[in-house]
Amino acid sequence: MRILVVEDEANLREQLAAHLRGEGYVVDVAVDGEEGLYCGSEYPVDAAVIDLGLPKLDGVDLIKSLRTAKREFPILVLTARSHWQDKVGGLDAGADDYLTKPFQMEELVARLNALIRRSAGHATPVIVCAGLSLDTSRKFATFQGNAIELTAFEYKVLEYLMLNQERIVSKTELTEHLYEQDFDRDSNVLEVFVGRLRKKIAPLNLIKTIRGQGYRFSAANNDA
Amino acid sequence: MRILVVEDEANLREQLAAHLRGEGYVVDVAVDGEEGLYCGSEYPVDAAVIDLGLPKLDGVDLIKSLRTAKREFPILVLTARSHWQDKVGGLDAGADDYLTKPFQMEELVARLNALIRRSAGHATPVIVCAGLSLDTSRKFATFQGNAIELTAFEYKVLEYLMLNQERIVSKTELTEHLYEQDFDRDSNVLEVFVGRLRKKIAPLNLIKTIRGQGYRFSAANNDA
DNA sequence: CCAATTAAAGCTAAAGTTAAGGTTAGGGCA
DNA sequence: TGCCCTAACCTTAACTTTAGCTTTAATTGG
Repeated sequence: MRILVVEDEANLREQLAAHLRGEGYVVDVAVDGEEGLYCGSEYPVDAAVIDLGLPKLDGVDLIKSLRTAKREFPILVLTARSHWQDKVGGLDAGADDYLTKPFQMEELVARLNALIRRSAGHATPVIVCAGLSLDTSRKFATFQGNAIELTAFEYKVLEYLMLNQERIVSKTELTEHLYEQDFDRDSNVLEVFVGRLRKKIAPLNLIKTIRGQGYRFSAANNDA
Repeated sequence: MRILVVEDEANLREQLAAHLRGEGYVVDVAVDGEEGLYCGSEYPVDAAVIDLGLPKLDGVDLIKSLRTAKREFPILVLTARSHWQDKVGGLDAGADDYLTKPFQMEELVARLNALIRRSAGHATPVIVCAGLSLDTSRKFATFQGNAIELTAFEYKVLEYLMLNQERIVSKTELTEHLYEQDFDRDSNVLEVFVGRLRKKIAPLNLIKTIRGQGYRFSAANNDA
């Protein structure tokens, strides 16, 4: 998952980025509103963390601009406790949740997770499909009660596919959301991971290949 | 479908071409306005993506020239965000839609698709004819609710025929729009694909042969 | 005028070719 | 040491070509 962090204060910005990367996210950072608008427009981010007090382009305006530009990813707003009234402005502008500074990184991560999950149309943190269940808050999977050992990356691929189940997800889309942008276009890592995943969740045939288009996670056996 | 890309900046140009080819389009590229005018005049393109800031012949002038020369294909204009006012000039000159840089490739593709579809006279992305429906945004077909398995090329042929239904489409026209120009003139691939399509959408007799002229997609059984 | 003839156009099954995707083993890095 | 990535190789599906067959329509001799 790809997160955009827009924060002018260097210290907090780096802390956020480092922590999110530690959680397995791909992170884009922007130091002001204009850069934030650029990144949010250009990159296929899954969610954004935006501080409201920003140079060049204010947080509220940034959010408005993103929404006007039809960017629908969830936005988590950061506000200083002393300006807690700002949160209303942020939510009005199109943000989805807010956090007042200071906050615990764990809480931020939990909320971000929930936002991403819900924006993909899943109300609960556990996604179940044909006996396979994925606990997105604890990052592990079980099949009929038995834990399935997944490496960090295997998990990320499975999570992305399950969050977007029934939809065809191209390899490009997967790489854009799971890798930094300097990804080698003709690498076959994804195929390798999909292969391992399939082996681990066999005999289930949940990850279908749509040749020339991508993969589709689905319990159904018919084609589409 | 054949797209003309007129963009002077090499990086973006190649990115556009690569992405569009990945989407299954045939792509002609031009590096400046003059080349753009040449390609737009000579080749049977279905749509064009034109950057407004172009060397030799400005984007707005290029569009005007194309329209004067009675080239009616839809044109999608690219403008820098800082010069967003230009979009008005582009639209006045005869463009059909615009996108400010930076933009997401997905959005460009979606808009191009919509432009091509609408210029063929279809308001919605789903084209229905006698129980056969083609979802042009998801690139798949159903007959009475049942998905029909189509390969990439079968889909392209069917799409072209359905977008131009009731009109006789010659084999030459099909090849010009679906293949790069170095296509072997006395190949019968198209006949093979039409044959496969007919088999897959049987018992419907929607693709009529007009001997010596081409094919006509139509629900009607009478001749014309 | 009608049937037989024939050439052009189109169709199709099957074989050949190409490219996308899958598999496996091994190397490098934390 | 475990995880990720690369690279080489393998498999399979998609696309193309071939070659022979069928249909159509025009021509011609009865």
